[in-house]
Amino acid sequence: MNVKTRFPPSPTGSLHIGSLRTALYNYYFAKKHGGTFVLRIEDTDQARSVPGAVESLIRTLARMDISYDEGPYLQDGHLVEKGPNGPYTQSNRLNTYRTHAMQLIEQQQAYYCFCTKKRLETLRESQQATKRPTKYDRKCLQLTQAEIDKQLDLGTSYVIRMKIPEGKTIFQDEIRGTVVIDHAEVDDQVLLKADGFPTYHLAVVVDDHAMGVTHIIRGEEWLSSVPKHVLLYGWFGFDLPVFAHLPLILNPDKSKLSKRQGDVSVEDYLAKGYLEEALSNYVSLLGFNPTSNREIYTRDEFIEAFNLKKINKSGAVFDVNKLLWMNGQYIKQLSGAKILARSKPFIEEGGGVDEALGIRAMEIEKTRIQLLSEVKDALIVYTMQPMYAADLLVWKKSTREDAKEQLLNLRVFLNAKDSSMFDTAALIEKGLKRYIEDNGLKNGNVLWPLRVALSGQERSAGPHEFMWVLGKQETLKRIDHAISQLT
RNA sequence: GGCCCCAUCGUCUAACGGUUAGGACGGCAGGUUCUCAUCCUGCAAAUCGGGGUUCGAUUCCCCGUGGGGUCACCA
Repeated sequence: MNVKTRFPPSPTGSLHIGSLRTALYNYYFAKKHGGTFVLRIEDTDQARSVPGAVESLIRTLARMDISYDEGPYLQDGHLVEKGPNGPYTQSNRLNTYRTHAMQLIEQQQAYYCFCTKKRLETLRESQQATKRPTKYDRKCLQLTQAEIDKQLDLGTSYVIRMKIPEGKTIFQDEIRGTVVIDHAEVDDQVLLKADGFPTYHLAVVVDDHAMGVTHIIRGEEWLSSVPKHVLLYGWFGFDLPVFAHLPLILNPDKSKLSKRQGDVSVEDYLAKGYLEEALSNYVSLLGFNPTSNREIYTRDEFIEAFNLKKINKSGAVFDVNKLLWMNGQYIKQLSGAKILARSKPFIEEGGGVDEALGIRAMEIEKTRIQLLSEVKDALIVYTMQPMYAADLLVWKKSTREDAKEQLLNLRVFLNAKDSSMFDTAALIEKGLKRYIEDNGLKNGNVLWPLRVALSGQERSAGPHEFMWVLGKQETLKRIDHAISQLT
């Protein structure tokens, strides 16, 4: 089968975590089956349109390394489209929707509705008050052709509604199996709005068919509107695609993931210092597991293992804590140079970090860093002589005098050493160990004052690691500073 | 509220109808270590309840309960 999936985000300015997973799953599925993946912009709600939102969305997808075969993309800052089924932006397809809506009017499967919003609102309120289902009462379905023509001539504002027939829709969902929904529960959905724009329901059916989409993989919130879509497919004579409704991603309190309880957009997480690949990995695991007993997977592994039948049915709570852990795992496997380079956006312009020193520092600090945004602070102790209270130099099992003596001796020892000893942290560690052993000293008496002299902190990386990052000269300088503190 | 969907540790999840119900995050306790982090080891922690079907149910069916989604000229 020639598989084709699509991702239709509404351009609201940011990419929701749930949308990211939907995009990922559609992408995985298409890749897995050697099919095509389409990006389509669903901008049919003029009230919610945000300038620049499409560009921002495309950039975020690019950052997340989600590529598509058809749809709009950025070329030299300009929006262009690729693919044989364009335009891929719904606001540029208005005529198509209108034509299809008119076809349904002719087939008497849809009708004009001239009701005012005010009347609909009142209707809904009274239905709610009497605990009746809130559905359109089909007032305009009673209109004679003459009355319709008259209103049309008058230029009265109108919408076009589906005429939902009696009966029920039974459909197959790849994830949920057979689902039955009685048409008594389905409202006469507006297909074409008063402003000439289609609603989601009309646009999605028309476009998915026009673009040759074979599999619709989307969030569970759409499950109850499938009957409308199935009906439309039938009325237009289109072949039905395969449906797969994904479980929702939830807040800690189990409600649908939303703002108010934390960050929900991909951009928010990237701005906080999460890595694209970690976010992608974590989100992919919400509802799907390639093997279980491992949590880090490459893109290719996800593609290889992806299977709609293996997707969970129940919602998954978005656990920031586990995401943070995973991010730390990804950071640890990055080289110091990569970490430094990727954390540039989090370090102020002209931060003045010596590249080589910065890289060495990252090599050491990466076990202590979970977010790229933490790099800036982690760098400080390496780039500046730290300030600290002299007492900190004293090991808990020792004295101030001993600390000073140790540092004095250490200084002599290190000063005499060739700087090649500073080539690797391991070499330094070996040298220090031998020094301690040869002089019959205790680790704590020597290493604690030395480490504090170098880091100025109660908790930090080891002294040999600091020495490797700082180099011989700076090491001696900091030891001198420490000695002066104790005098 | 109607309708629809769902139900394994606190969370993410694994388990051809047959396992001491496994792994991961988090928690707790140790180990390594001058300290911190990493790393390693161990511990606590779950099949929502009730009926069936079956030699045997986490697994299949029904009911209940609970949670969620949806009921717009938003997607």
